[in-house]
Amino acid sequence: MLPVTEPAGRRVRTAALELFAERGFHGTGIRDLAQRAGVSTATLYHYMGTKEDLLAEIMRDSMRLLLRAASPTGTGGTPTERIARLTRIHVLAHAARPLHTRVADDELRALSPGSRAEITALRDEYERFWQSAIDDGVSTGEFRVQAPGVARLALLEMCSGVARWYRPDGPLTAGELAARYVEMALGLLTVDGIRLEPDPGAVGDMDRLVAELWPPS
Amino acid sequence: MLPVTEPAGRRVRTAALELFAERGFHGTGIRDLAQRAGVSTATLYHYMGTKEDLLAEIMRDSMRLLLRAASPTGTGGTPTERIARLTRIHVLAHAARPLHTRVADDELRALSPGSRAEITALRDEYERFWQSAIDDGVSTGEFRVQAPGVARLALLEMCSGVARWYRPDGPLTAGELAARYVEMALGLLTVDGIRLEPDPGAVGDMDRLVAELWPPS
Amino acid sequence: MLPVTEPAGRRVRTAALELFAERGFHGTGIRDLAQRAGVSTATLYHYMGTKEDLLAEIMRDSMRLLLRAASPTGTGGTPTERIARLTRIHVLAHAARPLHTRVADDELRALSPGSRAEITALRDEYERFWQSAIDDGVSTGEFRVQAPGVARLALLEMCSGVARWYRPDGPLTAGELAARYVEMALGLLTVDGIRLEPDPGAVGDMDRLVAELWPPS
Amino acid sequence: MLPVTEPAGRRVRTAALELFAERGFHGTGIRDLAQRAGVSTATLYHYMGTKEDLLAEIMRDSMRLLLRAASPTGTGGTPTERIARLTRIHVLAHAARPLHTRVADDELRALSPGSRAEITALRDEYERFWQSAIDDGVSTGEFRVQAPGVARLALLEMCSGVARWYRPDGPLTAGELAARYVEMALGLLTVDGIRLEPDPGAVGDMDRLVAELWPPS
DNA sequence: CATGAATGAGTATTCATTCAT
DNA sequence: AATGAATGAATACTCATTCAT
Repeated sequence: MLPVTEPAGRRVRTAALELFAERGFHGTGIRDLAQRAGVSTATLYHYMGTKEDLLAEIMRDSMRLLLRAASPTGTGGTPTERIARLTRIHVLAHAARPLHTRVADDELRALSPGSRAEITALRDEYERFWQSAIDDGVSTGEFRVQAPGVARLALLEMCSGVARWYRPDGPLTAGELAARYVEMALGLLTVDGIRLEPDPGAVGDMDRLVAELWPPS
Repeated sequence: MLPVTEPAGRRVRTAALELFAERGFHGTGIRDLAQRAGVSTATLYHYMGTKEDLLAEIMRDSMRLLLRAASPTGTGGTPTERIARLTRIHVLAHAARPLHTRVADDELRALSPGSRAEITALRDEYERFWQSAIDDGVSTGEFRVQAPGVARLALLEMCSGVARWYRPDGPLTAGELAARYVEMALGLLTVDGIRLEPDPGAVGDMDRLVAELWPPS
Repeated sequence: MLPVTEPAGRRVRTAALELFAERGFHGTGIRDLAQRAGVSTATLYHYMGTKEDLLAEIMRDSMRLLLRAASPTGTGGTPTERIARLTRIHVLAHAARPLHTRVADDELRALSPGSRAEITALRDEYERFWQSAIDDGVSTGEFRVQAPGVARLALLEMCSGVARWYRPDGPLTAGELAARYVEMALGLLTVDGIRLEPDPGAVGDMDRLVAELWPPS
Repeated sequence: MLPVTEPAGRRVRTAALELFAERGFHGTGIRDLAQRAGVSTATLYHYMGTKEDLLAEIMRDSMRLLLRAASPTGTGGTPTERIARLTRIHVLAHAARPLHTRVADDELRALSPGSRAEITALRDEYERFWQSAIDDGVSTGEFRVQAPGVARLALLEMCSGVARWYRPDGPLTAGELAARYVEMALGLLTVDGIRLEPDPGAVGDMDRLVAELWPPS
């Protein structure tokens, strides 16, 4: 149960955040919320609309904050600098607010169509900062990726994963972690001449195995 | 409703796979399963144990298949070759079997402790192939990453994301997609001399913004 | 929401009257009442006892008023005159105060036994004016009905119906409407020589149909 | 609790019929229904859709039956004969099936718009038989009422009231009761020359009283 | 092989009401 | 005079599951 020193309305929000992140929206009952917040289920409804409103609120807050952080960051400087800053922000956000970001990343499908559209729009806006930085970098030649759209998706997935496992009491500070991700992101985007000379035999074997295990439908 | 030409037992599995992937385990009711499979809820129980057994089965199958594909692949050759093959396999699997892999990636928390331990063990075994390839590459100098454990997590998240968005009728075949991911993975692992000389001022600003938006609790 | 110029206590009464008439007692929640009255649910309880008290109050007022109107009216003059006056009053009351009378007519069953007894006593007292006028008319020969008790019930139901459909902006004024009801009431009570010679065959057919549709259980 | 010899599905219907008639739709909880039917609330839903479906079903059945009875009855013969037959049927139906008819008469407002429209259409169709018989009688001179529409409403209200109080073990059989209503209905429709010469003074007094008690808003 | 019948426990949400301020 | 906070009990309805047939 959350500390009773906090006002009840805030405790309800915190309970929702923690439980939605931990068990998912559908895996969290309102009784769970009430118990964690230290109020009765009836009192819950004094502080919230529906359970889904609570979810939408969390996701909206999460996306707006990320967007607010990305806006000044995603625009100035070279593509390399922009990607570096976006990555840094994204990782720091996911390390500092893993609950918010996990809920935002995982529970889109639990929203009703109306809220889903709203949140998706925010996310799309956010992703545009990434895409344009990548595209610009490809134009200037700073980045060498063959499929810029795929690169964006790969980068975002990779960075968002942080929220799933990062612990501040681990070996890396959030800042160090972000630095590592910046390096990896830039490495990923600058695929160098030193390319894999794929052993055709091995690849052939592997593809045969894949085809056998997951026949093309 | 699924085609009635399939035997009912298989239709139940397919229904579970589709619905768990689409709505999540907790978001799927057994009535949904029964309807999609075209049988009554009572009949469902002729073909399955509990709803959770169905989930555990899917996850087990998914992980075992991946493991079976990774075993011969993860061992021979240079670290670079091994990572290339693992990436290729992982991406092909996620492109070819997005439902299985999404369920396996997302629904671990829905399992009861017993099954969770079993699946986690399989996943850990699988990830060891990646980790040892990365570590070996760092030893040989083929890879230059500062935090090999983080690199593993980043790589896996990035590649698994494929199951969330890849469509076989899009611009890339699964093979081309895998090739792009291999390039990006190797790029990510070989962070080259061309390093970002971070504008300290800008980073300072950004960190101040981040600290403001997500105060360290 | 009701006009805020009215004092709150009155607005609560009006809200209750309107909503109980429109949706019934059980179909009306106290949140509905509060919203319509423009106050919070807590404030509601400054102006009322329980929700049921509010209902009992309305019904008591309604019946007392009707009784007060009927008292001087139900006694003097010939039975014909008395029925004419009672009918006139009853119809005017139901046309002028449809909400009160509808609630009084429909929501007896929603009252707790205590209040129900009280209101029923008032209603019985009121109906006695009607019954005695009818009985007297039968004695004097002014009325020719075979079942005076049934006639009372029929008359009252027929006149009370006015509250369900009369609109003052329709083709008839309340006075004209009352005049029509007086005529019909007196016609109903004076069943003349011109009697139906029922075609026995037709009646037989009909009774057979009725027996088939609604078997005597 | 209803006899367990009946099949459960039927017991649910009977319970709904009785309780909706007795306490109204909103006054009846599904626990009440379950208890009366002798099943659990969950089992209830094996035999019904929603609570409202149950209500709509009852009303539909009730109106359809009445309509089926009225169809052959409302058409042949003189207006007097038609009204006599309609009245007879209506009264017999309300005496034989008081629960059905009370629910149908009282709970229209509890229906959702969709079902309400459907039931209202049936009721309007039924009332047209009455209206056309009345109108035809006015044309032929058999009936002398000043406001035929009002007469229809008055007749229907008066006859429907039967369902509220008639008991088969009382002094009148249903057939006798119907006969009395036929007489009253025809009397009501044939308002004779011998009309009330209203004592103007008395009427004036009364109207003054009415105006005082129920001021015209 | 398949299902209709049945349920205890649970779902999210609302109920009328109280009370301290 | 008015309300925000709080709640136990109820609301209609669904859950996953069992079992006799």
